[in-house]
Amino acid sequence: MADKQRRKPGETREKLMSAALALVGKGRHFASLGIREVTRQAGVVPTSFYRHFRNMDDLGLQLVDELGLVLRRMMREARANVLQADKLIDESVGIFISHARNNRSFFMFMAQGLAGESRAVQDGIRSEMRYFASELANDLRRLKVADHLSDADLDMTCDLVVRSVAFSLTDILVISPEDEYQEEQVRKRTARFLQLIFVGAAHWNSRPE
Amino acid sequence: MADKQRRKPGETREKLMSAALALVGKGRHFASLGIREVTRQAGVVPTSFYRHFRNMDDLGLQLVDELGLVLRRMMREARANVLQADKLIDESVGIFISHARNNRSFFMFMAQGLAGESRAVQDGIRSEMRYFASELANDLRRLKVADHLSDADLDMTCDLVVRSVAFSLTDILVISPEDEYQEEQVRKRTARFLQLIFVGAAHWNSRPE
DNA sequence: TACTGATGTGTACAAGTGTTCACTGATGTG
DNA sequence: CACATCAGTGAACACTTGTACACATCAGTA
Repeated sequence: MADKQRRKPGETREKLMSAALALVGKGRHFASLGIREVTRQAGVVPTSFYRHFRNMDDLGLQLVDELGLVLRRMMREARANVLQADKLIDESVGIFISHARNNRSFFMFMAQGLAGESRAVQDGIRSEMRYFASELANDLRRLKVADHLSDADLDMTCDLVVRSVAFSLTDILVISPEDEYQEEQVRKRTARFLQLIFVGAAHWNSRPE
Repeated sequence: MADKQRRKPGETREKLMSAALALVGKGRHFASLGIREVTRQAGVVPTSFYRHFRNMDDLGLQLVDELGLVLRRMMREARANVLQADKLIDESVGIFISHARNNRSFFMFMAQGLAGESRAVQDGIRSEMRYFASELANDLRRLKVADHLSDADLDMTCDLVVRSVAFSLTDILVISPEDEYQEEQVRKRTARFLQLIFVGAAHWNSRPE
């Protein structure tokens, strides 16, 4: 072998993470993956695994970090594209679904991790969701929609929004990626969910408890 | 051994299902369980497994059926206890949380199965949720709340309600069963989610779009 | 009573598992 | 240049895994 280590540093690490993600994308559950299986998929010898991760949970944790990047990219795109507040929901749902389509494995990993067996991964994903919700609340404050809501109520609303969208993940991920009709159904339904929530938020203080 | 088969029929089957559930309750993910592991936990020889199930997915499917029974029992209790419509939300959320507490493993299995690796189990759980939502819609129709909503809109609302409650599972199941304070927090938050949704539903037709 | 099917047991085996060890070549630093 | 570190390799280990097979015991039935 002439070029055994001619690779740039961290390449194997990424190959391993991609391999795990690829297996998840093929329908496997992350919790059922083994070290040997992942290294095999990555085309790497099993011992290499330990050069980068202590165990599978560790790899999962680092995947959560990368997931955070994906989510931030998505948020940035949403901020850039949502100009008028009246199209906010439809645009955002559309962006979310297209990201879910383009990063299928990542979002599958996220859906799995929410009820996964590693507590640390679970907490990581939940924390990403909280961050996302709080950023959404900030954006809404900036856009001056829902000015009548208290901070706590706005936070709650955004939390519910993020949860509803996250649950839609389980809808998107079970339909095949080519089935555009069903994807459109999910898109519409998710958008209506959010509309319902925002109607509720609009009338919230008029019936505070 | 005097009493090798003195057991009533189906006992081993139940022991195996309980064993799998027990392992899930201990924090393991169902997808990572093996046949030998389950039989070991059940105190049964590995070969016995095949007398009742073809593989672990099969066992999972039968667990979904039992999960259906648990949910129906919960629904019955809710119907018996919710007398006035104004206490509907708080009562129902309370009943849900107490069931989640008393059947922790079952609900963990449910939360896991939603993004699990067996498509059949996934579909089974989703179908249970749809059934639950449609029953809820029927109840609300009977109670004459939300008379102004079309059938489709009421269905959507109930769908969102069921999803929100289901998502709260991931909140309940990560906190330790003794932590009553945090449990109370989850209870309150879930109830407020539902209130928000119902406020939205109450004003829905005024902004049908 | 003899037969049949369901349910249980023990043994066996090939394949796969996580992890350790000693070794090798490349890379960057004094 | 010498040297330490990093990131790769293959061989070996002790176990675990899913599954097959032959056999034993019971319940019900003809």
